[in-house]
Amino acid sequence: MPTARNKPKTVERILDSAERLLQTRGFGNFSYADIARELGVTKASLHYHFPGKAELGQALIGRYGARFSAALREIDAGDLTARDKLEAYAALYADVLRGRRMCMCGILAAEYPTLPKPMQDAVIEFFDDNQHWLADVLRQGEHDGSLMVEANPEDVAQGILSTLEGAMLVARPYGDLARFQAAARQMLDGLAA
Amino acid sequence: MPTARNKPKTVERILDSAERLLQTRGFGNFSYADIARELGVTKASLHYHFPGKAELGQALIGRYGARFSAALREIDAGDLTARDKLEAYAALYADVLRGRRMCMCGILAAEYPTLPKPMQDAVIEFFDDNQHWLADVLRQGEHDGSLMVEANPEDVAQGILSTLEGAMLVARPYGDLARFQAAARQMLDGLAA
DNA sequence: GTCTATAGGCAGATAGAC
DNA sequence: GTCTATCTGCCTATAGAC
Repeated sequence: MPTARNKPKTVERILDSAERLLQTRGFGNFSYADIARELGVTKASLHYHFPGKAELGQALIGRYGARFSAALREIDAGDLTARDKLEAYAALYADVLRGRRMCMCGILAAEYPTLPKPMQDAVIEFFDDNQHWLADVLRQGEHDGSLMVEANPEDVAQGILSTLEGAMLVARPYGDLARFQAAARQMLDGLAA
Repeated sequence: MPTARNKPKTVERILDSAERLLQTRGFGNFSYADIARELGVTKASLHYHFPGKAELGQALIGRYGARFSAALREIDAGDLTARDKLEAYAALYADVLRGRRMCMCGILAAEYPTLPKPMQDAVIEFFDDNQHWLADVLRQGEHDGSLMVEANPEDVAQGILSTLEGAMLVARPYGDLARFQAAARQMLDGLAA
């Protein structure tokens, strides 16, 4: 068996390539051939690591979700005000957009009815996790006085998520990060205490 | 030549079917075969009316944009306060979502890099038109006292558009109209005078 | 683990009869 | 305008050699 140190990174390279293609074009608009070309391997080799596109898709969301969760934990560890946590959260989205990418689950939401069931479930789970984390931050904001939350925190959290996803969606065709920043700023200012 | 009265409606039936497929699955996730099956005709027949999928796509955005423009003119004709115009605007989106559809240009924005250039341009034009209409409404709102616009109207308009697109995008996987309504309400309340 | 070769199906698209 | 028949190419996927 491969040791942890010597573990072949092929799987990660496949995921990196597929991730970029997915976030750029959408799940239905890239193929094994695209990945194979990019990595200089054959399609058959990809099927060895991921039997089918459905399995590849699940692995992509799984890794993306885990990475996003880790980023949220890192924000939590920073001992920031709730206001600053929201700023940091929005900055995560801005970073994705800077790479001319869409949020993975945002782009998957667009083609949701065409996805295999496990991928659909994973998209919902991603949104739920983000919403709950945001709701916690909003509740913190009411206590630390950095935010003014006018309605049910879960509802407001869902609104924040929606606004950021929409801001990415609309800004990307323009290739204009400022467009995203303006929409995010407007939303964050609306929550200022 | 066919008279206006006797005009064959085949083209419209094709567009209706393709429109539903596009707004449900995305441009890359439906085919001529899907439309042909739905209408009970052959693929070849579709190619007679629309030589290629690119032309079909342009026709779809064109008709959608024209219909949307007409809806905006109808709102303008109603002699409403700016606040009520925004409510009516959001209701247009809610109606689309009720049919389990995404905004056509929202779903096309998700797969933007894969679209033929004319379709890309048409998506941008749709967003621009909507943004300018919204900015006009915001300026009206400052005069009629029904809205409080804290920043550049064009920026705020773009934020409104982004928020509504994002609210549709996120709400649709849940099949939950209330999710959209909550996000829209929150945004509209933030603009209340 | 990666390759060659290939299967089987569906994509967009065209020619030509009716 | 709609059909049958067909083309070419790409898709996901598999078998089996190395």
